Amino acid sequence: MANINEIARLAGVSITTVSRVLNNHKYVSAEKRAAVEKVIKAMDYTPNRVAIDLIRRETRTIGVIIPYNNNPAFDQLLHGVLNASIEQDFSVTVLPTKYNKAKELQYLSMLKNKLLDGIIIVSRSNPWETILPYTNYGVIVSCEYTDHLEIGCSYVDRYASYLEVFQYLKDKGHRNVAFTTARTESTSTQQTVAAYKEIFGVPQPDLHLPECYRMEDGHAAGKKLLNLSIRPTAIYANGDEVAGGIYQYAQSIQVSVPEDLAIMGQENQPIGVALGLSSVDHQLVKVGEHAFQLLIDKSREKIKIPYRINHRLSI
Amino acid sequence: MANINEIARLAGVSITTVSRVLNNHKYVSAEKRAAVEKVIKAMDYTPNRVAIDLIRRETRTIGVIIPYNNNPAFDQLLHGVLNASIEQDFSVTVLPTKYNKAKELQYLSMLKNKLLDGIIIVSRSNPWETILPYTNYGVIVSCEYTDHLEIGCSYVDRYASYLEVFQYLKDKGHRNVAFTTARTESTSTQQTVAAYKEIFGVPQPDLHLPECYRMEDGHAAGKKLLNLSIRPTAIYANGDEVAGGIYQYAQSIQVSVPEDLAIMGQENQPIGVALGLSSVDHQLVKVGEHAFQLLIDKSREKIKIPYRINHRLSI
DNA sequence: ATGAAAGCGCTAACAC
DNA sequence: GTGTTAGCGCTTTCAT
Repeated sequence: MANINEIARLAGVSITTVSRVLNNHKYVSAEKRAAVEKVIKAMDYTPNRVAIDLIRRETRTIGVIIPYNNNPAFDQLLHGVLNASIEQDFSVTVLPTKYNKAKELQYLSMLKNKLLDGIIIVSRSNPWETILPYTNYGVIVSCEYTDHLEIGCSYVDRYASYLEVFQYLKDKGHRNVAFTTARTESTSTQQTVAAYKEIFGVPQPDLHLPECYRMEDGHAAGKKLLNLSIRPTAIYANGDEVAGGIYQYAQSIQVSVPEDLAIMGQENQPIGVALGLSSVDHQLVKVGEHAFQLLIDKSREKIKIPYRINHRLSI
Repeated sequence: MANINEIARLAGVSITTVSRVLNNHKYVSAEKRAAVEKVIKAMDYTPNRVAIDLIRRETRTIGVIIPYNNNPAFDQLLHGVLNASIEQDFSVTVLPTKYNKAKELQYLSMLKNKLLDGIIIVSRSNPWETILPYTNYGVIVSCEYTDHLEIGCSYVDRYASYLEVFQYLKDKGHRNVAFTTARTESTSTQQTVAAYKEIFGVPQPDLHLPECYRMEDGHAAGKKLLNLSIRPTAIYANGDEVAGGIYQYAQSIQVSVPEDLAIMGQENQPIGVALGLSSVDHQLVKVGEHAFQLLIDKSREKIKIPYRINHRLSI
């Protein structure tokens, strides 16, 4: 395709003049401007953005590091980022890691090689110490709280939310409470366990089922939990789909909710409202929107987004 | 940050040699190679990908045009694309249009200005005639069937699927069948209507409820439909969440499913399995995966992905 | 095996 | 107002 040289030649001006009309600079005579515009139109010319990015040293593109493995929570976060990006004139590239550390680092280095202006980390697998050096090459925003001053954060205080849920369950008279989580190593799993300890003491190993992501996992979890010699009276699931699976298994063995078993989910998914499951909404779409805003503002603020508990019939 | 000139200077070689070691060319003496690698490591140097993209005239980045407005179907498609992209070494940029034609065109022109090597169109708002010229600047793949030879397609034969569902309903004895759809102008809405006509004749206006996207819309649709003077005996919803909303409303007025009302959904969502709703699975994740493959193969094939009907209790 | 030099397509001093 | 020129950071002939 034509380039700026050709346009200049055809319009009988210098490339500088072409560049000027392209960028709406003043000090271009009406005639030359018209001539250039005519040629541009005739040649169906569009400037090469890669060349421009090279000079400007920015791409107006950001990346979103996301495990992207079956989790509706991540989708909500991504949705929020995209929502916000559409207003501003930024592109967003999705960087799925499947929790592969090397892959994650590879994505981070896209800051270093100038492909990305910034990155939002939805969920990470590398320690912060490994990630921090990359802040030298671009802005990094996290959707999880961290003390590190180099990192802007848009997050929800999950520890507080877990604490509130467990306390609520305790107030309702539950003493034998089980819970499911995702990866054992994740921050939110650790926070869940910590909150549990705070309210009920160290959880019995039987009562904590990790690696739950989808409905089937919930079903399996329900099966394990409801066949324990001492059956828990309440289960806090790490997502509404998992909660739905638990509910389904409970139904299948005539354990009624909430009479025999209380269930609480997370993230306010359609399945939860359909089944009348109580759920804590961590407002992940909002978290994503704010993360985007922090990024383009190059801000290192820590923004705490409030969570909400939706009380329905399952407790 | 350091650039290739500096590395060359520090290593006491020409930039050509540096380029050679960067790209693993042979014909570089072991000593020089070692010297260069040492400096690269010492300076923590990474080549500028934007400069490389400028020369290579490709970015190894593709875009996905997607309305991104509350629809789980689009998420499945995107999920498929991302799934496939992670294997290959390609980046994917999400291009949300909210069905804004101008925005869509703006995204398409990213092919022209060399930012993208190709684009997958999940759902479009411009007519094909407007889109076709952009195939001169990069590969375009569609997730909807089109005759145009320039466009590769990874699609499901929705017309056939709708036909099969309506026929199935008819065989079950239903004569008064309603259905919901998304945007009136969308291809799949038109295909739904066409299939309906084929089986039941021109649908009464009352029985076709467009602009349904989420659970609430389903609830509202159920309300309208079940309060008609002549109540439909079956409803085909354009998604499981919509179907779930309908189910919920039916429950609320003691209309039992499937005795009084048959419900069929789409896309095999968790809410559908939770509620025991029959659903046709258009296998959108697969569609997305194949779309990606077509794109990087620069193929213009038309790949038809089979759909599946999941029979559950709601019919 | 190695390097000089000519670009890729554009922007931005600087001079006139 | 307009053009010349020197880059941005890299790859790639083409000599040697």
